[in-house]
Amino acid sequence: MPNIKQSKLDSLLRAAEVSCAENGARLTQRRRQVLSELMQSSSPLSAYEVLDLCNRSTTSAMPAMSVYRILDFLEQQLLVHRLSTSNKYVSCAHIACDHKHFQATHFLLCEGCSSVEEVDATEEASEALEQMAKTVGFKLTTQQFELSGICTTCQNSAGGGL
Amino acid sequence: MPNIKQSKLDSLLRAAEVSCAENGARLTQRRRQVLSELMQSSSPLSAYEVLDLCNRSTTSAMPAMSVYRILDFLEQQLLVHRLSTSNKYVSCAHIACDHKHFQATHFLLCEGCSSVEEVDATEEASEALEQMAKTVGFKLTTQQFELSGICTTCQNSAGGGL
DNA sequence: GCAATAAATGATATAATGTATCATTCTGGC
DNA sequence: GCCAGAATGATACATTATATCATTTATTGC
Repeated sequence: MPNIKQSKLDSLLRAAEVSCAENGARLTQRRRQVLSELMQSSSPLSAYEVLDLCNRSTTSAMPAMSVYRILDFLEQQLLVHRLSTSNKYVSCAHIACDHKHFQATHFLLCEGCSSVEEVDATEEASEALEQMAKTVGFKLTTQQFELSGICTTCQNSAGGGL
Repeated sequence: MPNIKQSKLDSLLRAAEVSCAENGARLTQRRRQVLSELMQSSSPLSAYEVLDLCNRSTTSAMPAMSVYRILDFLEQQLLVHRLSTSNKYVSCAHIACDHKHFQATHFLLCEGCSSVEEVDATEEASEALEQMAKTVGFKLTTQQFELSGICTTCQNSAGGGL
């Protein structure tokens, strides 16, 4: 299900390549392949799902180890995000634009169609949570939430987008 | 590290037993054993960590399968909570009191000592998050967050309580 | 261009985690 | 005691993740 256009995919990959170069890193063939699969997926993928997709589209089989290594790499480069509740990965929504990850990033997971929406934390939410933690003396260090819900599309197609 | 008194532990287990009985369920020996280990732990435990602890303290070995089943049971009974970011379990902080889980429950995870603080969501936090989701058309269904930070104790012992 | 070095990947083995399935034991009601 | 259902035991296996070393590929200095 290539729910994104080839031209869009190409430009995203080019942007990713540039982004890597700026950090003195390389977007190799394998890394590009993994990233490409994630970009084309409408829902988060586990390491082994990525592996299967990669091995479906090429002749030379990739070992599981490589996928894990590459996902780590891509995460470090902020090209993909890891969802800790499901141990799955999504490509970053801000690869092609000049968006920076200043604020905490949250993920809205649709229970209907498994899609993911990446949003920045709002001032209000961050403050409210910090305040909440403060009442028991906690000082927050990181904030990244994965919120379950129903996306617009699935709300309208009343009954789920599966 | 029995960081809770025997008397306290006993009364918690009694309360848990009553709670089960009210739901027409039984707190069997095995279930009590698993719950007891979680209650005595100062940090969340994985299924296999629970298993090891159980098999250390008794002669008859418990199979892994049982631990998973029992953890599911205890979770259903709201006697333990599952932390989705780490796939670990903690005993509920409100077993002995008459606290109900009306609001969403959040967990504050100390990066210093791995302790967990269970707190109720505040109105402000819930609303702020709902609002945030609303801006992209999402309707939240569940809220349970696991926030990383530093607890009071570790803040004071500047350098970590490990 | 070419050797030396470092980075990336391949390959294999194994650890860790979680589930499926069926047999056995335990429990409460009759 | 007997029966039905709940709970546990036991075994096998699927899935996920990591450790380790060999090999290949790129980069740098010459």
